[in-house]
Amino acid sequence: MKNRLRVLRAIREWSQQDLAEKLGVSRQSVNAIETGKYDPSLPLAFRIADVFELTIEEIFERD
Amino acid sequence: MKNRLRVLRAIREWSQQDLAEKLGVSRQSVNAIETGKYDPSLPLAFRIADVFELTIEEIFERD
DNA sequence: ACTCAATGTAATGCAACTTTGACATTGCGA
DNA sequence: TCGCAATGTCAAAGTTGCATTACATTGAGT
Repeated sequence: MKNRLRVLRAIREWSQQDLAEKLGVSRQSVNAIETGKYDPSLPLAFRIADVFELTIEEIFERD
Repeated sequence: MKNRLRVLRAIREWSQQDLAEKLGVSRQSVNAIETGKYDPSLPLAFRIADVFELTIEEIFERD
């Protein structure tokens, strides 16, 4: 899976730490997802979609 | 997370085994997801959306 | 040059997802 | 009634997601 997290976060000028707090996860988790180390769980993907006010499909993409 | 897997599968008259094969997972995984034992991973959620030709948001819902 | 925020990354540990194999129950058609 | 497909469920084991702690690097501002 690819994702547009880094871009979306940059547009909003949020640090990884900012986003992590909004999501209720650690900064390392945000970093790992952005750098493609692993994919978020489905519940976390929904929370990510929530904070960006987008659909999951608009953020994540099959690779 | 809640999901409409059982209904969507019933409409198409697919057995859990049929769906499992389309998804490339075990029948027990399909059953566990349907019975709410756990949520699928994000990649699996995308594959589920693919086989039903729906969006993830149309299939899964925050509970 | 120094500092500090932001980011990358590694190790360890636990929780969640998934598989395989096995067994029980239910319902329907022969 | 017998057989079989479909489903529910359990245990053991492997993989992946996430937390925590810790340390290194980079870049911007002073």
